Amino acid sequence: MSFSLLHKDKTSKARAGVLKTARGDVRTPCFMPVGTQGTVKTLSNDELVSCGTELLMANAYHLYLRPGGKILKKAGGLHKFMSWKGPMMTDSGGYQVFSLAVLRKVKKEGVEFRSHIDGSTHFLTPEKVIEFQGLLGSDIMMPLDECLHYPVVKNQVEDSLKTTYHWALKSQAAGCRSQVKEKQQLFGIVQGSTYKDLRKRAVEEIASIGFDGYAIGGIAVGEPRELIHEIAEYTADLLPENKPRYLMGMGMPLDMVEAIAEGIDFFDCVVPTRNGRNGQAFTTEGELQLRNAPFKEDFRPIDENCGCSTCRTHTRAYIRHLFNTEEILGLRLVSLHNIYFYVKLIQIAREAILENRFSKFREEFKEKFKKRIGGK
RNA sequence: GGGGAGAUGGCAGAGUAGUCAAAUGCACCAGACUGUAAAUCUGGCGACUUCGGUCUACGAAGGUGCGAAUCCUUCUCUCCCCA
Repeated sequence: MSFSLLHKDKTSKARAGVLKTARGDVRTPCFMPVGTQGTVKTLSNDELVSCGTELLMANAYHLYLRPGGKILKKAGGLHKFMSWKGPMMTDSGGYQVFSLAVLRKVKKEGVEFRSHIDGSTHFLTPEKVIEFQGLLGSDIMMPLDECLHYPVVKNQVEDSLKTTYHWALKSQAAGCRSQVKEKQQLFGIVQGSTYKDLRKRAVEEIASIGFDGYAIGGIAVGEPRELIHEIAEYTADLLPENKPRYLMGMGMPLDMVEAIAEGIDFFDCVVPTRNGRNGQAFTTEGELQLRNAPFKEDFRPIDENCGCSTCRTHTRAYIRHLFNTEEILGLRLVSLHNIYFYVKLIQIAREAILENRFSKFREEFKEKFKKRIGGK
């Protein structure tokens, strides 16, 4: 299990590589679709594969609540349960510390969650989270961390970093780790909000523990766009060069291309699926709000240059009609197109890096991609 | 032919003298969404506007009254029941 860098761009910090996992190689940079509950909403595994998906993401916290460890164990792990044969990463529940803030209490030993499903309380410790991901059998595990909101005062970030560091130590030392180290990689997560000195301290602490890869967390939780990139680049620069770097949760197309130039290898984001279900499609020329009136009689595909099954088969007008009439197929068609677009975009960027034309690709993409097509 | 009910903004439907440019829902028009509590949420939706207002509006016409979608008269139309 190792990460190898194949090529570095000369005009930026972009890099192309391969991460070997127990279930196959993942080419980087890589976008992984988010399948929180063991499914990328609305899409089948075959469809994900047809989009070029190499790595999938699921969420330990959500799967712990439902269907729960007992069933997942009986099923033989998450791969078998959901019939996904390729590599998979699982997030820990650290993001839920942020997104379900009203339902949890962070303590030194872990997080107490009140289930958003039935109100029952659960105490998650870093060890339990690793143990659960061991049971899931994910190829890349994430440790429990504390993802903070933005903005947040500095001394609160300092306190939080102590917790995340403490949990990182516990995660790496968890009893079950030694048996599965060969099969299940573990990434460390760097927090620190928008404070550079704290990001630096976090990198030093987390890297000193030693992980198979490093994630930059607590990004894109409300900061201005420029600040996202400033912090992401600053943090990426400090991370070990020979390990994969994962920018957690970020995602608009332009931002991912920029982040690749900042030295990021892995992305995940709910935007292609969530926004897809809400009628927003991404193309090389920009975003389409397909529910909007201008598409009523637009009989072109979402993207003329796209090879996905949605674009090969259906028109904007038809998809708008599906949203307009609340037909389920609309959600699926746009989700599929968006996943294809995201996965391909990053793969195209990778090819550009390997062929020494990344800066040209980056400039052309920025030039062409408009915020919005049709509508305001 | 006799008796009864009713006509409100694109539709459905509240309101029954002042706080009504008129509730609410739908439709329509936009916006948001970043390690998914999301097929969700938010805003707009008579015209004009120097954004303070101004004007035109509750089937039609006329009336009462300081004031009418709301009361009275006539007319037009719709629905229901009985013959």
